[in-house]
Amino acid sequence: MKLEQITEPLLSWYEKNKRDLPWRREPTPYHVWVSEIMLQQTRVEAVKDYYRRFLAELPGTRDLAACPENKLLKLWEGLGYYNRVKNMQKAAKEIVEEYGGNIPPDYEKILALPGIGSYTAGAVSSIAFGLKKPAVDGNVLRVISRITENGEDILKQSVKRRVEQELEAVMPEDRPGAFNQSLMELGATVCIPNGMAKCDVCPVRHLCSARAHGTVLDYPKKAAKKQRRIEEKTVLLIQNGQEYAICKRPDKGLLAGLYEFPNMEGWLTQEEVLKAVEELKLMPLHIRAAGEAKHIFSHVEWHMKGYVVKVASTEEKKAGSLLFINKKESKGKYPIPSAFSAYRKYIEED
DNA sequence: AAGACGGGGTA
DNA sequence: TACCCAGTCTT
Repeated sequence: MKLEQITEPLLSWYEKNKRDLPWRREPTPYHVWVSEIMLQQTRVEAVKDYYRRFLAELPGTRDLAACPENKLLKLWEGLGYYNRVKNMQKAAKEIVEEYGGNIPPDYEKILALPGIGSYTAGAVSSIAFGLKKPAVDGNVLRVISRITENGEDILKQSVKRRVEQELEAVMPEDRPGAFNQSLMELGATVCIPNGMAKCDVCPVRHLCSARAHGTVLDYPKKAAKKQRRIEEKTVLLIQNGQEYAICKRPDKGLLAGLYEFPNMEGWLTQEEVLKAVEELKLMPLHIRAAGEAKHIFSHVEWHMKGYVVKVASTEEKKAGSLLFINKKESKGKYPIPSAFSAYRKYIEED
């Protein structure tokens, strides 16, 4: 089978079946860029509302470059992989400084920006600028591995590089963006992961080797991933009147720069919690358990036990690294990740 | 080459 | 549960 044969059927199918997505309405370079960053490891349905809200607040590259970090993280709150938005702002500043505020229509220059790898550089280049560059993501690797019945591990970068080369060689000069999107659209809606592929409506079923051999569900091949480690944590809801304490996470590592409830490693007893609160220069008045919660990240699990600790009123809005906030501030101002959602309700209620 | 980095939908 | 998602950066 010559891979080149897929281009015409894919393009025809795409024109008839493409979804109406917010970022396809007016595919300016900025719009395409923002959408592609949000879509990294994130489903279309999850992105839609974030995308609309983000563009309403930050309609252009210069707005993004000038946005305060707390507001930026708040716009990303719950979407995950927060380095994406920090890198995007770094890139926005570079674009303002180096390119007068406009993303350059140049694949190599786009690729050199922070947070942009070969996939995103190819997507922006082809969709926004009509450049003949492939955009190979998980969808494309799945589709191609099935069509060619290739049993190599698609997580290996050598496999991805080769697919990029092969696709670049067969891409249509005139519609590279539509071609890239047709492969991704096919992977997202027809040649879907875990579950039955809808081969009966696939525009390239007659060219698919796995389809011919009844082995579609055997592809793509992927190496098994290793087990998550488990971390036990104690989460404190330190209550001072109508306010609760939060603190800022370090600016590197997991959930960098976001806010959280004070917490410590391990499961502490009530006595240990009271002692810890006193070490924060606070006077505990009352303590009660606040339930358990589990949060699963891709590489680690948090097993949390919570306590509500009422403390004697402090004059200070800040006590050490702690910041006391009320319900309204927590909603509008400080980005708090979903990992704490089980405990966030203690300040959002009442 | 392998690990870090979120969160939610789905079977 | 486990997998996967319009991946990228660091080690």
